[in-house]
Amino acid sequence: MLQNRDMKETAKSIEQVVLELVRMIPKGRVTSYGAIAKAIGTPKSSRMVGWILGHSVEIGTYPAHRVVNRSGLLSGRHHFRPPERMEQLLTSEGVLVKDNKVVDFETLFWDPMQEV
DNA sequence: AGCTTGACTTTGA
DNA sequence: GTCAAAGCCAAGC
Repeated sequence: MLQNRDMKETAKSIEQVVLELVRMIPKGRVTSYGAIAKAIGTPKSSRMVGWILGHSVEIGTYPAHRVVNRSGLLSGRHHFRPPERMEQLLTSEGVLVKDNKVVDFETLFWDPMQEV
């Protein structure tokens, strides 16, 4: 049936969509796991976004440092090598990081659904 | 098959 | 505003 085929295609591309969204995040802007999860249609599995970033492909293929948690906290910095890399990358792009948190997070926040 | 863990979010106190 | 608990889905053991 066509439904089966559609579901299959949808299911297989989840991590691909996540990576694509992360890649299209503008420089100097940040977003949250929940926003990405919502954009791909699975707002409940916001954890999966982070899980995908860590286990899908190697860090460096996409700007994962632009993805932070809802509070603007760099919760995933410990998964970078070295962990300080995330903060350093953000700072290099003009995003100020203070105490592992993004300064003016709400201002720099980039919503994939709102912009696209 | 079941339990624990995790780059999270939301809700209630 | 912070803190604790519940919900959520997938991977690892």
